Amino acid sequence: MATLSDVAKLAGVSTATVSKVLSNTPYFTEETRLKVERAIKELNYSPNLPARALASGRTEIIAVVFPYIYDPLFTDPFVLHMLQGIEAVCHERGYNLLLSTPRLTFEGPDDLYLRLLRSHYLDGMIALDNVPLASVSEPARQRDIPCITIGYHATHHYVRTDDHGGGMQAMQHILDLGHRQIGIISVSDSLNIALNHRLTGMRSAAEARGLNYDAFPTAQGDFSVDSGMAEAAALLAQHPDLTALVCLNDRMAMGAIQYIRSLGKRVPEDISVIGYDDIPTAAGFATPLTTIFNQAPTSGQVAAQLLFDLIEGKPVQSVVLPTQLVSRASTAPVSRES
Amino acid sequence: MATLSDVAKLAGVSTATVSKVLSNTPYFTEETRLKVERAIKELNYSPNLPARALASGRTEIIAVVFPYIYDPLFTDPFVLHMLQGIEAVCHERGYNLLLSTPRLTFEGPDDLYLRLLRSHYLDGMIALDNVPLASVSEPARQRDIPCITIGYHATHHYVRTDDHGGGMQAMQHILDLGHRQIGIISVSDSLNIALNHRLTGMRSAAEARGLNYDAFPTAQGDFSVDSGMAEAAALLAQHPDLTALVCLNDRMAMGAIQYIRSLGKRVPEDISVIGYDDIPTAAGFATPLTTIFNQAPTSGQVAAQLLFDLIEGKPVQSVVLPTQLVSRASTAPVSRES
DNA sequence: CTGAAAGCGCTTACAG
DNA sequence: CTGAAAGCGCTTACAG
Repeated sequence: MATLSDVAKLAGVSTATVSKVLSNTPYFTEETRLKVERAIKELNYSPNLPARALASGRTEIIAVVFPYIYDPLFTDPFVLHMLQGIEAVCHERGYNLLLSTPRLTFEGPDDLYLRLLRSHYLDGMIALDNVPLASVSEPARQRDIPCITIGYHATHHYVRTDDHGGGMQAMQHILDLGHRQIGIISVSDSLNIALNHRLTGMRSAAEARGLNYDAFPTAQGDFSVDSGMAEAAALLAQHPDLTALVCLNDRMAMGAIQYIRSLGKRVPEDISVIGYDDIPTAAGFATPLTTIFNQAPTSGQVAAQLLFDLIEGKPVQSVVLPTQLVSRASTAPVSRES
Repeated sequence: MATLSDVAKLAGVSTATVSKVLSNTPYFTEETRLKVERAIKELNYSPNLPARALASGRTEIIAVVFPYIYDPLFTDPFVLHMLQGIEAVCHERGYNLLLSTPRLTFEGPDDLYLRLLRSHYLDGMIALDNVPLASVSEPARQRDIPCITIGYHATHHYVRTDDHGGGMQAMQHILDLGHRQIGIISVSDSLNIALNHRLTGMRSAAEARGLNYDAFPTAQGDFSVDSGMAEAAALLAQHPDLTALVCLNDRMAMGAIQYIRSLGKRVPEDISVIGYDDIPTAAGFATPLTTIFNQAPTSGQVAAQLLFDLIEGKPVQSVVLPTQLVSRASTAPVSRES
């Protein structure tokens, strides 16, 4: 394969000149630029990026870091929509995307990840950082790798969705419909910081109406559809009088709806169910799901834009994205007779 | 940050020796190895990978190439399961994963992708290559980048799922249940080679029973749930006597089921529906979906293993994975009265 | 078993 | 505006 010096030889100039033409430095005659460009085309030259990285310190690689934690990473629509937003911006800028999925323990992320941070491969990174166990962006900041956090850890520069506000919206919606016998399908608070904020939002909304939030029966799922079914079953067995279920994500809400149906009851006529996230299948579900839209695609996109600002030394301002209630068919006013 | 020569200095040896200890070359005394290891630990040294790549030609990066074509890449469960299988193997081997999503036109993949191939960043790649428009693994082979193709293009080394056999299984299942009024929800044959094989498999199964495949009404969807609804509607409007729908993927099957239900008809009592892929939500769907399991996670894993064999110079044998009928609740024997 | 030295293909002050 | 030269941090024959 052709190298820079092949190009220089063919064009009759020095390698320094070729390099400068490539990096678009000003100050050279139109004529030499043309000679160089012709030689590049003729040799079908393209730069050896590791060599450039060694000399310049820039790799044009950014990492997307998704801790490998709870239920299989690659099936979470939220994660995937973020990735999609990030990919779009990086592709536009000509950057390459390295996918890193560190395993987390209470001692922190695994060695492979730490080694990657010190590898000089990364111009920057975007990290999903919501696991209370350990932070994945903190070690990046220690090593001065430009980093945008999506979530709540290590919050130097971040983009977040307003989880507290979203939790409030969900609870308010249910309360507005007149429900007072409300069950909650949550997730262990050791699993995800963002979800903890949704819970406090729900609490605020209930207490703002003078209701005792702690009186609402709560079950702990694990994000999956199956756990939604199981926890709905547990909740309804103990509290047959519930008229509404608030679920911390859509997949558990879908599981809950399936369980309720299997009981011969109707959603929303007998029991209302609200989810959270607005995943793509939420709208097309047999009972289109009422849920909270959490801006997953946008947050990936915004994070990538902030990262490039950071890399270019521009000032960056962290962002909190608002959520939005999406009212569909799985919720309805509480029925008189119940 | 500490460099190799810092380590050499501290250990009192040459950089050549440190390098050899790091690469686990035999032939050095236990004593020098210990000195070197102590110095590495003390300085918290970890190698500059671009420098190593320049000197050795190896980067420990492999690319996963998913052409950016039809309906948003990141929402296709098949793609994601493959990615998951690949990630698992790469993580185990300590390799980094670069995600490349070239845009395809009839002139081939975009320039950014071609530039990546010549960048010297890649030790190898795994490419999903099923779009008739253009091949993404062919340019890699031209540049001698070790490449495993998942799919039908540029088939030097490949892993495939037996799409022809899977198509046969789907059609046989429906025929075994006694159906003869069968509608097909397909996809334009310019979109995906693997799907074309499913179609020929379906044809073979029908013709093996002496049936005229071309008499089955066919509609063209676009993989999405919505298109499944729309095409089911079109098909049933024209042919109200259909007792079964064969769909080329699960999402369209789910859409079809939703449409049938919205008509007040039942699945499978009135109309049977079979999908293809066995995506995670297929089992948990309101009417658990009968479908063809296509080994998505396994094919990613196998592709990664083959790639490492190829990189290490071992002989590699391409693989065709068998499919499997997963019989659930969306299909049933044709009812007598119809 | 260990080290001196060249070289991988770029970029970047520094002179001119 | 252009070029000579040093240097980025490794690896790898080659001697010894």
